[in-house]
Formats: sequence, structure tokens, C-alpha cells
Amino acid sequence: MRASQLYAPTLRETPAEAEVISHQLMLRAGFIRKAAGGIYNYLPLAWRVLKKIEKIVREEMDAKGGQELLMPIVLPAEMWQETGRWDVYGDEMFRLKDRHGRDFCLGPTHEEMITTLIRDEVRSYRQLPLMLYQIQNKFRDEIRPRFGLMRGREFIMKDLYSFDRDEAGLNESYNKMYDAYSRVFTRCGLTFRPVEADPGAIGGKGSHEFMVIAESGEAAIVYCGGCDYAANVEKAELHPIEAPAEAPQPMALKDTPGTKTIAAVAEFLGLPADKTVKTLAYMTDKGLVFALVRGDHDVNEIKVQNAVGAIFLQMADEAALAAAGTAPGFMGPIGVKDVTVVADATVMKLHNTVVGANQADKHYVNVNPGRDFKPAVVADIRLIREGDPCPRCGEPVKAARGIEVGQVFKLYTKYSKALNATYLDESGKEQTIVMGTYGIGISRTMAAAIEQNNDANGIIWPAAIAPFQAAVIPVNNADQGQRELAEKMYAELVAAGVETVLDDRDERAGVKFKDADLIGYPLKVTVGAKAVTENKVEVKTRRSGEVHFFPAEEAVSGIKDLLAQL
RNA sequence: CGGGGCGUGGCUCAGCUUGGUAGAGCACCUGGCUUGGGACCAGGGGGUCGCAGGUUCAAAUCCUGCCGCUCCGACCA
Repeated sequence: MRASQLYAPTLRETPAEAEVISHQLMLRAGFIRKAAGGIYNYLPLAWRVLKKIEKIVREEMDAKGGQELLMPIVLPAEMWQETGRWDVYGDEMFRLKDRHGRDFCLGPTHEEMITTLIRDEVRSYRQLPLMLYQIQNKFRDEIRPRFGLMRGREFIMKDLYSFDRDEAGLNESYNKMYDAYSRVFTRCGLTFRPVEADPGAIGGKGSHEFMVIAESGEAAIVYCGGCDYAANVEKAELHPIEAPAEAPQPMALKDTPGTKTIAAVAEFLGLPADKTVKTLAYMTDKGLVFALVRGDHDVNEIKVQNAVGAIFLQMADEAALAAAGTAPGFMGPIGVKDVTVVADATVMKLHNTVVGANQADKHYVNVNPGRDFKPAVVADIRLIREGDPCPRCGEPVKAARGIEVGQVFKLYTKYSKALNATYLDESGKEQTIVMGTYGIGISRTMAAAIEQNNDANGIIWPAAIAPFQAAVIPVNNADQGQRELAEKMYAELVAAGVETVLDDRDERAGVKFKDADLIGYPLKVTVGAKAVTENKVEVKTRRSGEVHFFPAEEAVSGIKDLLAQL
């Protein structure tokens, strides 16, 4: 490709709208342009990168027996109504009507479509297992699209669906995908970590997320230095903590004026925060829920949601609290009606603790959980923090941030049951197909790669996904010798199968170097005066800045060697 | 959905307080000069100042409404 023909409009200045580095660099380097909030055009350089990522993904999916197909973007409402997700998805779903008033949506994911697609055709155990996938644009009307390609409203995703006879088959498919995902992200040159995850709205049980480790990541994860445990904080388990034994005291109501926070109550009573109980109120589709954790702990809302089986959960407002007959700042589990009390397992270990009395300026003291109140649910609902013990080995966990580039789920029969996808086993008995779903954010992976590979001058592409491998730069276009040698190097590299850009633009050397660094070609091949007079072609590695000189006739093999090392 | 900020040429921004014929740098076009890290000189093209109302002799500037972008929040009572 000749740079004079390449449509890659670079910007000297960073557009004001971009906050994270990947977004800034993709705009500046001429990879993307915005069409609307969270919706982007992929220009030729970006498209080349995306196709490389897709190619790696296809190879790894195919290697595990996946078969590629393509489903529609526009999906009819009926199948979503059958599984209930037409309502569950809420405002995040792009909806539209055709001229007859029939409801459709732009596919946010395709479990419903794939399941209805195969249910009429797959009738026998002989047709299983089956793995089908597509690479397709997905649509989610995010509350707040941000960070460029990292959280867009339209994005490119690979989604694979596995269909098995039973749980054993599902586990096998799941393990294959887990392995394939590890291979994909390794080949893309990313530093990543699979972590245990909460399946969330997709449903099912058993899930891992593949996290690209980056400061700008939206997800918080913990991992153990002592063993290989790693999890999203939403999921990370915690064992209950024992409290030192104490003789139970009689419960008493005590005036605690103005103590609306744990810190204030603890100070007023002269107790450490870990001898108190914190109560948070949530409105859910299952009614009002009180979540109890030890005073110095935090609530994990996902765990609360799972503990009560709620689809919807948010902090209760003052009106809801008033209706429930309690007082903000002084809430507690004792004497409340029509409230589901969920206690963290650690709370149940406390002796002579403190809870709000559900009236202003009063707390109960010397409360003994189990004796003085009995929660409807006791579960692990605590949010893990750095330094908490690993649930597997007890070593303190470390915290990190990650960009979720892939997630694998064991769905079991959630969708196959709702959509009636069954097969006949050997004995002629009807069985429900067991499913898994496996996604990779292709466009997000591109952004994540930039988040992890950049410097002050621009992008540093891992060679496997770089839009081009090398840029040939004649320093002085006016010099015929340089121009001709650069043309020759370019022709030879292309003939040798090296994806190369020849910067034939009538620009000064500085401009060409700056653009090459910004775009992030792994190698710069500089043809200057020395190349012509001393037969020394300069090859500079983008990442390390390392410089090699080759005689022109050896340059191509030298470049191929360098690329092989990247 | 709540709160803040911002919408002026392709990009970054000034001008708005105090109304009076729309600016700079970069980018772009022409010519010259230059050629190893975003040169220089001269000339030139390009803007319904987000949209719609209103106030005024006169609105980018003041007022009202709307739209868009962006940041924070929508978790620890």
C-alpha cells in the first residue's frame, strides 16, 4: 500500500471527546471516526486489524469444531417474548417496528435466534454435539456509551453456541472454548487473565471472563498470589469470619442521636466498626430487601441479587423506607415487616453486636444474630477487597483492573427449555438440549490491545494484529536514489509477503516518522542517504526503538527475521 | 434518569462578561524554498457561530425551549 493512497487521516491534536488512550489514538491515527454516540466508522487501518483478529478467532473456533454461519441483525420479537428477555433487556435493547407494526429488535446477542434456528432441525442425539458461531455486529443501547470502542452501542462480536446432550458434553464444549479463548488472546499478543465470573442477565451458572489487564479497565478483579484463583469482584467468594467468643448479653434499645453512619455509631458507642452491623435497603422485583454485612464490610449487590433470586435490584429511596416503617441511618433487621432480610454469613458469627432500631436516633445493642433476629436468607453477600483471604488457599488476594474481552457461559437448559429445543436419545426419550454461549468482543479486543500497547508517540501493535508489518520511509523524496531504493525495498517486501506501506507522500521525514509511530507499524524501514551511499538500510523496531542496519540485498530476510521475533 | 461542562471552517480553540460587517494555529489548494523526527515564505479556498423562537435599529454575544456531545453520579443511609 502506498501511503499517498491510504485513507488514514491522522490528526495532530487529540479530539476533545476522547478520554481513554485507545480512543484518542484510534481517532488520531485515522482508525475510526464517530457516526453517533457509541457508534463508529472503521476506516481501512482499523478494518485490517479487525480482520486479523477475526482470522485468529475463526482459526481457533474452527480448530475446536466450530462452524461459522451468519444470523440476522434484525430479529423478530416473538422469540424474545418466549424467553422473557423482551422485557428483561429493558431500555438496553434497540427496538423497531416494521410498516405493519410488528416488533423487532437489533440483536444484542443471539441465544434466542440460534436456538429457534436449530430446534426444528436437531431431532436426534446423533446430531450432537454441535458448535455454531458467527461474527456479527451487535447492538446494545448502553445507558452511557464511553471510552470509544470499549463500550459502544454497536460493536463487533464473535458469538459461539454449543449444543450438547448433557452436562458432561457441555463441560467438554466449555473446556474447549476456554482453551480456544486462551489461544486467541495469546496469539493477539495480549496480557490477559481468565477469571471466575457471575453469569448475570445472560443466565445459567458457571462462567469465566477473559480480562485484558489494564488500568483503564471497567471491571475490578482479584487474583491470588498463592494459587491460581482469580475472579471478578462481583463473583469472588468469601468465607465467613469467626468472631471471638463472648457471653451473650441481654439486648437493649439505646439512644444514639445523629449517628447515621457506621463510623458515627461505632464512635458513639466506643466500639470498633467490626462489632456493628450495616444494613442496606434495596428495592427488587421480590419486594424490599435488607442486606446485612459487618460494619466494616461492603455489600456485593450481585450476590444479594442472586441470594434472593431478583432480576432487578436498586437502592431503596426514602419513600420506600418510610413506607416500610424505618428510618434512613437507623435501619436494622429487628421488627421489620414485609422485608426480606439477607444476612452475610459473617454477620451470623457476631456476638453482642449493634443494629439500627428502625427509628431515628436509636440502635439496638448486644444483639445476637440468630437469637434476636432470624434472617430469611444467610449467604455470602460481601464484596471482596484487596488483602481479603483467597477462598481457595487463604492467602491475601491482590486487586487489578481488566477489560473484559471475552466471556464463556454454561447456560444449561435456560434457553432450550424456554424455546423447546429437544432431541431424542438412544432410547427414544425426549431430552432438552444443554447449551453454552461464548462471546469475544472483536472491536473491544482491538481497543484493549491499544490500551496495553502504546507510548507517548502512539500505538505499538503486536505484530500478529498490526494493520501492516512495516513502513518503508524514503527520507528525502527529492533524492532519486532514495526514492528508487525505497520503491525497490517496497516491491521486494511485498513480494516476500510482508504487509508493507511505502510512505511515498511528498512530506518531510519528520512527518512520516511521526505518522508511522502514531499508526504503530511494528517496523520502520528508513531509506536515507546512508542507505544509498553506504548500502545500509535502517530498520527500527517500534516497541524497543532498537535499530538494525542491513545491506539492501539482505534487508528483506533481515526484516523477516525481526518480524519473526516480535 | 439527576447534576456539571461544552456546541464558532476538517481538528484544537479565542471572541460572548460590556450586542455593532466572524478570528488564530493546525489541516487543505497554488507557487517558491527546504528535506533524518509534525520546516519556512507568499498567495488562496472554506464557517446558516448546534436548531427553533424571542428581545433589539442591530445577536456568535442577551432571554426561552429543544437537540447533540462530554464528564460525574445513579453502590455503603
